[in-house]
Amino acid sequence: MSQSGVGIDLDKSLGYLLKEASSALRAAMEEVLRPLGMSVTHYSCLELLAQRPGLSNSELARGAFVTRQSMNVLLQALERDGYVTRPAEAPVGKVLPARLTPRGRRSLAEATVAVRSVEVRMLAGMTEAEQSGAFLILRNMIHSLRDGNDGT
Amino acid sequence: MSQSGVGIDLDKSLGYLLKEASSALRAAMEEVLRPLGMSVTHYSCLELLAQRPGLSNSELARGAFVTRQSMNVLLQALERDGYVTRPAEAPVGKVLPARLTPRGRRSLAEATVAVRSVEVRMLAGMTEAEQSGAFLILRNMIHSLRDGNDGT
DNA sequence: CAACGTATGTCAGAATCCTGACATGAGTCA
DNA sequence: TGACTCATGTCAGGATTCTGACATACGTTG
Repeated sequence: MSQSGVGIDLDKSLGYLLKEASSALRAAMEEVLRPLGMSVTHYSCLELLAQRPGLSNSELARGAFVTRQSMNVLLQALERDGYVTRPAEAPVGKVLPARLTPRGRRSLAEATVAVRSVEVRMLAGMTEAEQSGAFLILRNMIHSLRDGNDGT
Repeated sequence: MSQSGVGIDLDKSLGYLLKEASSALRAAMEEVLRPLGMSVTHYSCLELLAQRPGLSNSELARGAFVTRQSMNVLLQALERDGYVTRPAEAPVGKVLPARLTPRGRRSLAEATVAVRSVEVRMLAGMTEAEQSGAFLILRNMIHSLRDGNDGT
């Protein structure tokens, strides 16, 4: 024992381990994405748009866990470089639905291969049961954390 | 199904879920730490120092998952405000071992209460077996991610 | 119809963090 | 002893993200 009950034992804290795992995953993704000139948020945005075309800036921000302001600067760059298109005028309200261009789709295809290899590596050594167990546990954590957020 | 095999199904991706959980945890910690005028990295630094007194700037950076440059600016601020002390001269080499001051220890005590409540909330609804299962699975993920990092 | 609350897109400024670089000191090896 | 490698602390610059704020548009509620 290297400590004496002063605080939270980091060696046994699930929270710390969660941060560590997330950090390792992000680092691994950055490593394989860097040769493609793409950041994690960049990739997340493209992946989200591929699966749910027409997502708005704010929705993309929530999906990528950044603020809508941050996502907006990214979207403007992606639009400028021809990876994404947004209508000049909102079809309804102020919401501008974004969509991938063919170029964006090609770019995403490359990135997906790289990211998939990371995910496969992360899952190596885990049985199917462990994977679905991890899935349930993580969903449980998220739910619990968001629950008490405003409840008390 | 909202997509057609274009990429990685985010709804089923453990990586995405990991990021989501980590994001929720960070948000919850920021929320309880904000009234104390403390950031997550700030708290992490104090907690690390409490458990392992004499840690160097670089070691603290690794433990808090930031660069040593970022940790250095934080340490300088903590030192300026009297939460941490570092010797003016390195006892050996260039490594400056940092230690909490009584004030730092008091500050940490407040923060620990807040953070512990978050951790307890996160673990709510999880059995002991699930918790230790999650522990092993996360450790497994981290190991797998770091393993293949330079192996190939 | 009008007022209210909510959500969105956007702008401006600041804070945070990172990349790159340098000099210094310890350890290793010939 | 001398050269090499590695890790550390630190400085400067740039990139990314966040906080705060504003106007606009929708839905609800009276």
